[in-house]
Amino acid sequence: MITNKLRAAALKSTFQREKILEYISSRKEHPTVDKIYKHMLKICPTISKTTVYNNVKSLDKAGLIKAVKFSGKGEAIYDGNPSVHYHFVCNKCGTIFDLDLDCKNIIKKEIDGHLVENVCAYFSGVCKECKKDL
Amino acid sequence: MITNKLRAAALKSTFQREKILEYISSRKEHPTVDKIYKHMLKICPTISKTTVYNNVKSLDKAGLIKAVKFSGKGEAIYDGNPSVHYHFVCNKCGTIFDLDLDCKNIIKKEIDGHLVENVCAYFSGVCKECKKDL
DNA sequence: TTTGATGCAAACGGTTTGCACTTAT
DNA sequence: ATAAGTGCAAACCGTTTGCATCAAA
Repeated sequence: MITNKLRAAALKSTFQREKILEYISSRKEHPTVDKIYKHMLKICPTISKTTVYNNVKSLDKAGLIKAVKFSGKGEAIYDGNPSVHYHFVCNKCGTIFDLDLDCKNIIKKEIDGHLVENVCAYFSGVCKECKKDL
Repeated sequence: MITNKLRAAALKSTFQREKILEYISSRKEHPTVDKIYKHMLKICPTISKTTVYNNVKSLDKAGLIKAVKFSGKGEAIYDGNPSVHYHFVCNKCGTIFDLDLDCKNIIKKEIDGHLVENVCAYFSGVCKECKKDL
């Protein structure tokens, strides 16, 4: 449950924070701050973008979500799945898919003598759906 | 030779463009626009940042270098090696290493039915050198 | 001669900061 | 009571754009 997750992360439970976490976690959407803000406006018309920024930062720090910046766009996207995984970005429709490739075994391993702590990776191309239109 | 590379890419050969390409290509530095600009000032005091931006864009489009945006920082870095490869970023000293992992076989393959055209990936952690200080 | 490059100033967009007010604990 | 969250306005910073000038082909 959302409230428990926040408590476990030692974060105060506010309406805004709960709904933001719920929104990011519930869908596979990988929303931007602007998307989150527009969604939140519907259920909390007084919310400010600053609050959205504040919360994605605290949620990311707490490890409940994961902020990812993709090449090309300046905007960050927020992933409800904080565990390490690869992404696939469609160059036509822009959809971001989670990939179930095995990259867990990379963490805490060594590559060329460097200690690997995290992996941030994506593949891009044309997604399954868009391939039909080619 | 730099001039030939530009000619082959159908790009006009200017002093600024040649030196920018030379700087990015010659070193393993993965410089930012600001780094390139500061270097260029030494050999071309009248250069503007706009020119650096113009050139990294045209060189990237022509495939002579590769622009990469890493998570966390807003700044892009420019890679003199335009072929697809993985990176390793040290969280302590910030150095970006090229990794010689085999990711060429991923290109033009399919994952989950999606057509993969490019890979943008990095591992982060503590590099070989910084590990000594831990 | 024509097409593209240079570089200035101003705008842009996502994000951060300072701050007074409010709320959860 | 106190530590943290909210939300406004303004700043910030990397990047882009418009435009007049200049140089490569």
